[in-house]
Amino acid sequence: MLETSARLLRLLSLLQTRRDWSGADLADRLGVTDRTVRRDVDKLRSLGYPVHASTGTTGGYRLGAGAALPPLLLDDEEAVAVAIGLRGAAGGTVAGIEETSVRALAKLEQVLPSRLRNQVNALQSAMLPLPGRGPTVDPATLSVIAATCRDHERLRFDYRDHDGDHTLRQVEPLRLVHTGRRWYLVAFDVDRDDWRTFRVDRLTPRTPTGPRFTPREPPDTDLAAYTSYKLSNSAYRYQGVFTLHMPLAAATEQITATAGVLEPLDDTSCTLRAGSNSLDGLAMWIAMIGCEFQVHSPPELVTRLAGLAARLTRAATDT
Amino acid sequence: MLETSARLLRLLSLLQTRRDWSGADLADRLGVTDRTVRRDVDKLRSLGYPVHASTGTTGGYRLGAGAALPPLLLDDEEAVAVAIGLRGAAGGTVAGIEETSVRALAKLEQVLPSRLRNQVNALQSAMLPLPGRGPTVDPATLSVIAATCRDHERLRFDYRDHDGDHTLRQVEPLRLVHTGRRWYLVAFDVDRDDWRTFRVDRLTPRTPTGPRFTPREPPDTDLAAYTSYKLSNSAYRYQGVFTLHMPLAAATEQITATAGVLEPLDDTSCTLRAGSNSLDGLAMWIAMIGCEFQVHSPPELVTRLAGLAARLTRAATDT
DNA sequence: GCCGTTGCGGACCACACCGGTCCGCAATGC
DNA sequence: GCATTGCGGACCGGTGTGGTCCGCAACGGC
Repeated sequence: MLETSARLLRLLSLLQTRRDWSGADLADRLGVTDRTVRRDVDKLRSLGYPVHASTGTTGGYRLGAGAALPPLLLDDEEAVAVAIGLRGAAGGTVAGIEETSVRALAKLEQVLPSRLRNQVNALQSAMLPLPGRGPTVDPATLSVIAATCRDHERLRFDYRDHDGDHTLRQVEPLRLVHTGRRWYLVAFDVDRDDWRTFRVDRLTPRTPTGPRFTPREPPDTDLAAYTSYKLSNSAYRYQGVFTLHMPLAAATEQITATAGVLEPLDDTSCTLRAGSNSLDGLAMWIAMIGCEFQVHSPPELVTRLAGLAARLTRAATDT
Repeated sequence: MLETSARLLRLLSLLQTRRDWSGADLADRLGVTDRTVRRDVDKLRSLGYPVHASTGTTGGYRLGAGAALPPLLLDDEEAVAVAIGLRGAAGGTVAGIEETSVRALAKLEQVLPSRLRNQVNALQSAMLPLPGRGPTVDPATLSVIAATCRDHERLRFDYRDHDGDHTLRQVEPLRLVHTGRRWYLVAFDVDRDDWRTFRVDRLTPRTPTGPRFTPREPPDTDLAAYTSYKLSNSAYRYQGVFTLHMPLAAATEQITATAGVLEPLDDTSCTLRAGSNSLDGLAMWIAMIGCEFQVHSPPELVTRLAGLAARLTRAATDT
């Protein structure tokens, strides 16, 4: 029954936009009787979606959190927000999530209506991509590459090697890998007949992408090591120890518990321990706190901050 | 037909995970004959989802971008990535998108299985929330408030006013508003019998949330002005002009075209113009570029950077 | 404690949709 | 030209569909 399926989807959509719905409301929206709504709710339940119901004057239906994620029905604005959010996450704010973000992004952008895609791109340009060290990667490029990996499509791109020379490459892409702050593409270079690793920030893809290919045996390097996302067990690479010259209470206002551990020193200062995988990220973060502070550890961070301070001094005075 | 609906959803899911599928593959995966697959594809099409098909030996089915967004079927990892991305976007990287992000987040978190929610929270703590000026807001709090606004549920929370006094509030939430770098909640304070505006970073919600209420007439302030997202026409508040002491080619590598406009000066330096709505954001961003530079404009930025540099110098030397 | 509201689910029934099977046709690429 | 792939008509037994009517149970306010 085509209409039944469509109605089930609409019902799911309604249950997602608001939390509580009375049976009569739903019946009205769906253009059926409440008996049919009850039957549809039953169908959703037997599909595995937990629809809670409560009786009485304040009763109604409510979609709960179940074992599996139901299909997400987003409106246009929400879809744009998701795309923007994923592009940000692909940029690497959180360790280990980037590759999954790119995958989800590829999935979303495949079905994103073009008017929304334009909106996403427009908003993207309003972002200030964090320069970090080295060049940043265009999320749109990542998205294209991820799609070719998934679909086993050949990829053609211009590549600038470290000497600045440009070459046109034709590859069978295998996997996108994110390490440190860089993205790499592991692919089989057709012309050179061998596996190569390309820095994504140095390549610009050509459209349209090439024909499909049958995946070949990956080189038995430790690609498996890349594949294990190890979301949780990532101890921080750098552990910063600081003295903040502000009262503990004020510091607590600024620094959420997840960002770092605060310990009181005296009435006007406290100790802060904060971890990060990136020295630059840590430096930037501590610099943004608007109070006087001292760095105790790690030593690299001290020199990094000293250099940064000198640079900023010159930047601000030599005008 | 329950099974038919489930199959349609699975088919949609399959079409989203890979781009090209042969009819035989799909039939195999779905456990039906290819004739039925064809019929199902037809059903999807008449539901409005554009399923392209091509014949020949390389033929197959492919889900295209249509007028409306199909329901997104994400796997666990992808759902986590989306949630993380949305939480980041709600933090305000892009102007105008925050409120929509929070809405989408509320929608997602309502149906997110608890094991995934735990994962999201764990990953969240791995992020270094940008401290900016002033305290940051917990995305989980935003999510809770957004849900109560949507569902017309009373909200109880502890509130710290600017004197540091704590009060227990009970309100009928109306809307979350994001301006500048702050989140505000516009709500009707039940005990004080009047409309109030609360800073979200100063409140901690209590669970469970209260009973439902019937929405009352909003105060006829210019809430409409908040509501207009004005995604595009946002000219930047600050326009930074810099001289970078690095060759144009090297600068182009680091600074994507969307981030700023580069003009050559001589062989070793170039001019950069970059806009931002936040002075701190701009300061941080320019500081992250790893080369010598000078600030020309705006003057506030010069003083901001000078102050920052002085602070960093003290931080790095007084150990 | 009563009463209204809300969800629940059984029974009935006319109807048409479902899905497998079998078929020939059209388009594409090697 | 041949294999492969998608397309859709025809047939048919089975069964799910959705409206109507019904009594039951749970909850909250008066």
